[in-house]
Amino acid sequence: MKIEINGDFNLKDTITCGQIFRYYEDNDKYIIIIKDRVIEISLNNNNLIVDSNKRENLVEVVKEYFDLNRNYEDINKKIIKNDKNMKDIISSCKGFKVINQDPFETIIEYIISSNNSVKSIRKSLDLIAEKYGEKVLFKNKEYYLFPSPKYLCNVTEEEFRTYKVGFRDKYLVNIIKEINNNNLNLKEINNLSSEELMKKLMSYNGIGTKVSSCICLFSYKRFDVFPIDTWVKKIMLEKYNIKTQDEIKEYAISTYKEYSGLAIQYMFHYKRNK
DNA sequence: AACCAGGTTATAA
DNA sequence: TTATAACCTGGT
Repeated sequence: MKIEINGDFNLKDTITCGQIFRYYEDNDKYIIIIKDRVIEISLNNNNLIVDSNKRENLVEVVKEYFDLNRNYEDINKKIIKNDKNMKDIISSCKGFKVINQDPFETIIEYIISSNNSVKSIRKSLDLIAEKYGEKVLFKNKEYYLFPSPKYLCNVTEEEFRTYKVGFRDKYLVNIIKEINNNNLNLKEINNLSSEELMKKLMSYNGIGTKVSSCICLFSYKRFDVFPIDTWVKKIMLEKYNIKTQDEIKEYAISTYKEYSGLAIQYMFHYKRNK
């Protein structure tokens, strides 16, 4: 199946930038897992070549996942208008998109990500998916979907340790319990303002400011929220002589307004790729 | 052998 | 309010 792209899209950078953990690379083709589908995808000039075990609405699913319906060119212009420094940074991130991730999977992923390496995060997620996720056969290979909350309701802290999540075991057990008994409704919290959503997520152990902002940006599409890490701190210090987390926040919000999340992501990629 | 990885919590000043 | 140690794991 073919999807024509209008505008810039850098498939490789978008998939491999570190936002998602479970993907498989095979030359220029990628296997990704979106909800109940295993999808093979590659980019050929202006066309995405896509195949999947489930083809209904595949085009819409892929467009939604890679945020292809949003006009990034317009947003980029607005960001540059407010800060000319961003021109070079943005042109080096041409075609980068913020992936639309499932909230539950993102919460689990990013709780596990704290003080952890990408490789180790991926290992834990694969172990969990292989044990509890539905198996899908696609092109003669086996893949595992990420399990929904109810499949994980009986997993104990001890069992999570066998999936190498370490001290994060209790955080996972607790939030899975809260989601399953509907004290935490992942659809409903989308009605909260970004600030309230941040606060709500951070009320759970294992979710601090960094993890919470990743969840807000990646699975609730809050472009006014952004993670601040060592890379962002470095570039802020170099370019603007801004030091603390609070100052970074203030500068980004006042300069980039509702698109600070994207502006900061651009800085992150620019700095990290250099 | 000591240190670190894209963090968070608990505790102490 | 701000600083610091401890934390599982797997890798140099």
